[in-house]
Amino acid sequence: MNRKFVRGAETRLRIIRVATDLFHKQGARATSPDEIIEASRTGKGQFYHYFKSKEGLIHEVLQAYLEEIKTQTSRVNYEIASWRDLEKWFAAQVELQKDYEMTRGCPFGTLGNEVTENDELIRQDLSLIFEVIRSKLAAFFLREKAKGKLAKQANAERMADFCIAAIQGGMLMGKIKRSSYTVEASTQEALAHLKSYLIRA
Amino acid sequence: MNRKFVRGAETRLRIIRVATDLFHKQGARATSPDEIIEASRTGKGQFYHYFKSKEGLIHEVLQAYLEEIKTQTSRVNYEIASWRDLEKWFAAQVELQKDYEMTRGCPFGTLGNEVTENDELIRQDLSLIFEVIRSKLAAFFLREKAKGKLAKQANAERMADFCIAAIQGGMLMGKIKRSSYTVEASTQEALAHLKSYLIRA
DNA sequence: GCACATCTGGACTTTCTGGTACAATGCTGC
DNA sequence: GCAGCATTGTACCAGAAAGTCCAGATGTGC
Repeated sequence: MNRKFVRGAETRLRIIRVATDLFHKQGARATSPDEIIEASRTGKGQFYHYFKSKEGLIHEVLQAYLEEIKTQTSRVNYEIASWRDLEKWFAAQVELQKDYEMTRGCPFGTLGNEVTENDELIRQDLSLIFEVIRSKLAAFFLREKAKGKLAKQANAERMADFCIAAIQGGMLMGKIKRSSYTVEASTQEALAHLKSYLIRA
Repeated sequence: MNRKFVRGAETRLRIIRVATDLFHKQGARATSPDEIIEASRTGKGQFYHYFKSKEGLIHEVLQAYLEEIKTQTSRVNYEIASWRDLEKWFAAQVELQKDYEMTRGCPFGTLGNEVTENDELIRQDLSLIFEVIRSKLAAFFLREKAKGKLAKQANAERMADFCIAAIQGGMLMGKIKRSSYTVEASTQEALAHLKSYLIRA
């Protein structure tokens, strides 16, 4: 029953993986189906057999990212249980960027910035991804607060939003400047701010 | 001598203005010369008479932005002389975004995220713009520090980078979520952090 | 008032883009 | 071993994107 679809599923996955990489590298708008087809060594037939359109493929790429986050198979660990984890969360994203010699930004940010008023579906996919990440960060801050470790004026939701904005802005600047200096400085300042809510024991 | 070129200069400016708006709205990649030509009510002849290519136009649009920043004719005031100015600097950018119902991000960020390894010229233009903004912010923090108002560990350069990353990340999230909540929360947290360097009198 | 440069409009060309149509080739269960 | 779906390859197509070319209008200096 399942074996029946194995070969097709592999092709499908190969297309998704190639598309994921190209979208990250140059954005979705600058990537044509033909480019994905060639790089994945498939044909037009497969492409439109497995995906109803280019937009459909983008949607599925984002679904795959979401799945990775939820199942904790992403290279970045989004399960924050300690301040050390939070530091690693920031650092892991910068490391990823460094692996590409600072020529790429955040995959979500890259796609997010291309969104226009005609890409409502994609915008919502991205919105959901960020919502999931945000809630994981907020949960950590909430737990810390419940443990009495954070000052009264610390607002977990806002702290989570602040984390995301800092890393997104930092990575964008890193890509534009082709340098990790800004993003490293920004994330360190951001961390310092977050830790300032810690109650000194 | 100058009058001779008046009419042409007006056409040229009209093209730049229309392009600036379209690039802000949907990015440069999604904007075709034809669209700009139609919206500016000109013709192909003019377009390629005044700009050597689409890339050339993007370059000139960025030059115009840079000029605005340098001559202080931009809607956002980049001359920071007080903490109040800094607050306004953050707020003005959010206001701009709200004017477009949160459907657009920062014009520089939008273009910056589209940049690939083949857009080296544009990347450098953006890099320069951010460098100018950064130096204006850093100058303010440096002056504050010279006045003895900032703690010893305050680093003006890093604080400037942090400002830019926070607003860029916030605006990107604002565009993706179509909500000003995140960007407002982020900028307020960022401001709180910056002010934490102030020495309590 | 004419030589000469600037300025303008649009037809045309080439290549890319996103997609369809369709035929051929596998599997798989029975 | 064959019916019937899954899978694959390729040819084709309409429209968009980016740019070239050129004919002509317009203005100006002298």
